[in-house]
Amino acid sequence: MEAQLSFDTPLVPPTTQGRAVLARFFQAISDPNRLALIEFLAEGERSATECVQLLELTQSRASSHLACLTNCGLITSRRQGRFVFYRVEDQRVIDLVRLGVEIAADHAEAVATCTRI
Amino acid sequence: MEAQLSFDTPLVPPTTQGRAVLARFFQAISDPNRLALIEFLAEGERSATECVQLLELTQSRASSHLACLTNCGLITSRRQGRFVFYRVEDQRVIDLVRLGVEIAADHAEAVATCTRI
DNA sequence: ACGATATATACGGAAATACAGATATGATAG
DNA sequence: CTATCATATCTGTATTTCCGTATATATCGT
Repeated sequence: MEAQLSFDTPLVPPTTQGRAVLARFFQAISDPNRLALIEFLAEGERSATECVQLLELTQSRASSHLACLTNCGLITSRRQGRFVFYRVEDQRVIDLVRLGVEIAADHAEAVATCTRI
Repeated sequence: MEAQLSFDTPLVPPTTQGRAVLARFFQAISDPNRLALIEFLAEGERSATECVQLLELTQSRASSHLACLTNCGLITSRRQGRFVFYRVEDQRVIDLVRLGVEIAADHAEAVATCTRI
């Protein structure tokens, strides 16, 4: 059974620029710490401080990761006084990650040893 | 409306190792050339030579990209004589990319200027 | 205004990734 | 078996990404 791609609608943007944007979007999900953040923020709204405590990273690094995820539309932020609260607002983000988890699980050994990059 | 995450089933693997594998899987999709390859191979089966001609890359680079995608379970390969044919066999891969395209499109400007990585 | 707390940005170094060119493996034809 | 074509792997280099430290901005309490 062959995977189906409907005609006349390109899957991926046809322009170099468009593919660069898409690549960067996926790149935002391509980091273990940012994946941990997405999980954490999908469970519920959390402050940046809570995120720092979750990851065993410095405050600056957690802040950068949160900025990256926000820029790429994976999470949203809301400032309340001194605190900034983050959460996964878009259900599609969860669907996207879940789908990735499913596919990756079927190839876990090979992926783990994938040095050819 | 809040994104829904069902309880008791972690979205992302709870182990460091598991998240590393998942991150690497997504990393395979996080490159403009590999995205172009996925598009090309979703349209139908192609030889490695055809892939080299598509991308304006060297043969060695195209081969590495194809190896990466194969390792990560995004495409499959079949050798026929001297040629190796690649294709997207798993429909979920197309769904995954399509979902990413949708979400990224809603944040294209911000993603394009996302330097905080 | 001043100090304290929360978050964001700047900067430089270490590690990972992408690349081109050269070489090695695999398969077919003669 | 040798030459040739298709693909894969190796090597060195440039770029990118991740990180921690230090510094800047923002908000609150006094």
